Amino acid sequence: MSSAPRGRPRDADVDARIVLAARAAIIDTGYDALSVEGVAARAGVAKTTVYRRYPGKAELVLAAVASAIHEAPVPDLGSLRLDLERLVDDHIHQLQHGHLGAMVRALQLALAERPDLAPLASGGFLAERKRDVDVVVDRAIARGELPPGVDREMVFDLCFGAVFMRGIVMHLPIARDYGHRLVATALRGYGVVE
Amino acid sequence: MSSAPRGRPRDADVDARIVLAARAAIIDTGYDALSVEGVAARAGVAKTTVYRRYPGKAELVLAAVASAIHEAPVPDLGSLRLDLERLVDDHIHQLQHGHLGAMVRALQLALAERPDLAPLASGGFLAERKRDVDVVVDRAIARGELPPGVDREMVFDLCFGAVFMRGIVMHLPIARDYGHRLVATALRGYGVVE
Amino acid sequence: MSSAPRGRPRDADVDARIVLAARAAIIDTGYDALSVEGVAARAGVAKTTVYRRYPGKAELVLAAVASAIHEAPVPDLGSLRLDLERLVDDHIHQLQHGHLGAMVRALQLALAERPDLAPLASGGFLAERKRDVDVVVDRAIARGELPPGVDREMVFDLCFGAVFMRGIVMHLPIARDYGHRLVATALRGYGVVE
Amino acid sequence: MSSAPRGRPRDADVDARIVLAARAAIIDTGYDALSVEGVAARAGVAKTTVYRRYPGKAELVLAAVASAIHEAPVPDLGSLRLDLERLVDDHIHQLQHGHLGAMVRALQLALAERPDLAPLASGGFLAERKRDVDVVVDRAIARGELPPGVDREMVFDLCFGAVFMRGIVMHLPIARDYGHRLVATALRGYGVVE
DNA sequence: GGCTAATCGAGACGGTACGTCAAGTCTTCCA
DNA sequence: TGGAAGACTTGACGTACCGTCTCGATTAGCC
Repeated sequence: MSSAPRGRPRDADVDARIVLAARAAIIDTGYDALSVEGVAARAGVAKTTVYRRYPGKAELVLAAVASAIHEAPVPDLGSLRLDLERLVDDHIHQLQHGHLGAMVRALQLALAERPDLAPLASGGFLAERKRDVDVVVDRAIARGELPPGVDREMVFDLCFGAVFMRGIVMHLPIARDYGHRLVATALRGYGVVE
Repeated sequence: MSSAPRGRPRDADVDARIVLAARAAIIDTGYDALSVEGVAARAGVAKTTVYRRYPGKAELVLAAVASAIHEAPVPDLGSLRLDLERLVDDHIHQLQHGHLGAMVRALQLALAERPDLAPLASGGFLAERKRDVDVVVDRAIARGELPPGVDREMVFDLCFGAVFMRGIVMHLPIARDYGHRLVATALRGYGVVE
Repeated sequence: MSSAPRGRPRDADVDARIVLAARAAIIDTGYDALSVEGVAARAGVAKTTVYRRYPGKAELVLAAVASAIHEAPVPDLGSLRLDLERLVDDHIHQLQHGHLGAMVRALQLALAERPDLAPLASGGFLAERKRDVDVVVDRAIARGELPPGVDREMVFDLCFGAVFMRGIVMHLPIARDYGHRLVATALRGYGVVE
Repeated sequence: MSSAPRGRPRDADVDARIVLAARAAIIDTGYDALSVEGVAARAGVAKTTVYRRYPGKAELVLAAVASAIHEAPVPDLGSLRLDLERLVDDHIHQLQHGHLGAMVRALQLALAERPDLAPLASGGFLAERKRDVDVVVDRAIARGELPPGVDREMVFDLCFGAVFMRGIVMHLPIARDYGHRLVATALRGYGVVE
C-alpha cells in the first residue's frame, strides 16, 4: 500500500531525544525563550535534524506537549460530585505544581502563532479530559444523579473553563477550595439530584 | 513633591502614535510577529523613542491592549438572565467579530512571557467585565432573584471562563446559542429564583 | 597483481552522465554555485555514486574540465606569424564565445582550493596548447624563421600569458586586433627573420 | 553637497579591524575557507557589522585586497631594461614570498564568483603596476630607448601576463632567471634601441 | 539670552536565532 | 558489491530584531 521505505530510516532514538529536549526546554525556559537551535543542542542533535521532523517551533512544541500527556485512571468514587471534584482538583494541582501549566501555556503560545494547527492540538490533552468528564457524566446519568437530557458540553466547559481563565489566561491565584466551590455551583446548574 | 519637569517635555502626539501603531500591529500581525522595531516604523518614530516609554515588547503590548478598552453601558433589562445574556453575548461577539480576540490573545502572550506583569493587566479589561457582572448581580440580589450569600466570584468565572477557554485557549468555534445555554446552566447553579 | 574485479561492475553510462552533468553545471552555473549534490541530481544519480568516483568537488571539476578538451589540428599556414595568429585568435575566441572561459575559470578555482592537484591539471588543455606552439615553432626553426637558440618557453608564455591575464584573471575585454598586436610584438622579441 | 551625516557615525576602528581580519584570513586560510562569520569573529565584531559594510564575501575580500596595496617607489635605474627587470622581479618575489600571491588568488576567486565587480577591482593593485610601467616607459621614450609609437599596452601585458599565467593560473614554479629572460625577449619585441 | 536638560530621529553596535543549503559520511534496501 | 535513497553532523549563509549606544538637532524651563 504505502511505498517501500527507501533510504536510511530515521533514528528512533533521535526522535525521542528531540521530544524530550523540547519538553525540558518548555518546562524550564518557557515557549518564547525556547529556540529550535537550543533544543537541538540540548538533544545533542543537528539543527537540520530537528527541521527535518518539524517545520518550525510551533509544530515541535505541539509534538512535545502531546507527548507529555499521561494517562490517568478515571475516578469512580460513587458520586458525580466526588468524581468531578477529583478531576478538577487534580487538574488544578497539575497546573500549579506539575508541569501541566508550562505545557498548556506553551500550547497556547504555539496556537497563537499558528492558529491553523488548532485541530491538531484539540486531539490532545484537552480531549483526554473531556473524555474523562464524559465517562463520569455517563455513570451519573446511569445512577440517576443527572437528568438524561443534561447539556453535556457545559459540564466540561463550566468546570474547566473557569480554571483555565484564572490559571492560564490571567495568571491569577486559585484558592484551595476553589475546585469544590466550582463543582458545587456547577452541579446545581446541571440539576443534580442528590 | 515631584521635581519640576526639566528638559524638553515628551510629545503627547508621539505617545498616541505609538499606542495606535501597536494596536494596529496586534490586530493585523499578532503578538509574535510584532516587533518593537516595526511598531516604531509604523508610528513614524525612532526605536529609542519607544524604548524610552516602554522597557520592552510586553509592556508596550499591555499598554496598547489597555488603551483598547472601551466603556460600554452596563445592561439593565429587568432580570439577571437578560443582563447576563447580554454581557456574555456581547463578549462573544467582540471576541469573534471585533478586535477583542486579537487583544486578549496578545495580552495572554505578553503575560506568558512576563508573568510578573500579571497584576498590571488584571486592572484592565477583565476588571471592567468583572465590575459589570457585579453590578447586575447586586441588582439581582436587591430584586430577590439571587440569595444574598451567592458565591459572587463564581458568577463571573463560570460565565466568562468557559467562553475564554473555547474562544481563546482552544480556538474552538462557539455556537450561536452557546451564551444562552451557558447562562441558563449557571443561573440554576446560583439558585436563581424566577 | 590487481585483484579480480569482484561484485557488481561499475556502470560506464553512469560515469559519462556524471561528467556531462558536471560540465553542464560548470557552463551554466559556474564553479562556486556548483554542488556535488546538484551534479548528482542533474545526472540522475545518487550523491554517493559521485563520491565513490571523485573524492570531492575539486576533483570532479578537474575531471570534467579535462574531458572537455577537444583536439584541434595544429595550423600549418606557411609562416610562424600566421600559425601563431591562428592559435592565439582561436584561443581568444574560445575563451570569449565558447565554453573554454567557463572551463578555465572553473579549473582555476578548483586549483585555488586544492593547489595539490595542480600537476594533475597541467597535463590537461594547457599542455595541449603548449605542444601546438612547440610544433609551429619547430617548423619555423626548420624554415629558418627563428634562430635555433630561441627561448622556447617564452614563445608560449608571452603569447598566452597576456591573454590569460586580461581574459581570465582580470575579466578585461580583449580588442579584436589584440591577438595580432600581441603576436607582432612577440615575434620581434624572438628575432624572427622574415 | 553630500547629505548631512545622520545617526551614529561608523566606528573607524571597526572598519580597520574588519579589513585587517579579512586580510589575515586570506593569507592564512585562503578565499574559500574564509567565511564572513569567521572574519567577524577574528575582528571581534558582530556579523551584522560586517554585513552593514559589505554585501557579501566577494566585496569584503575585494576591499581587503585593495587595502593591501602598498606604494612602492617606481624604479629609476637609468635604463628601461633595468627598470623593467626590477618591476618584474619584485612582482615575482612578492607573488612567491610575500602575501601578494594569496591576495591575487583571492581577488581572482572573488571575481570568478562576482564578475560584475571586475571594474571595482581593476582600479586596484593592477592599475598600480600598470602606472609604474607607464612611468618607466615614458622615461625610456624620453631617453630615446623606445620609439614613440610603441604599443604601450603590450609592454605591461607581455611582462606581467606571463608571470600571472605561470604563478597564479597554473601554479607552476618560476625560475630564478625567468624575469630577466622575459624582459629580454619583450624588449626586443618593442624595438628597444640600446 | 545663554545654560542645562531632556526629547527625538537616525543609525551603529554586539548579540541571538532564524530557516536554508551544501558538504561529506553513514545506513539501509534492492538488484 | 554497486547503486539509489535518504538520514545524519557540521558549518556557514544572509536576514530580522533585540536592547544599548552615540550622534546631531530641537525644545523646553531657569538663571
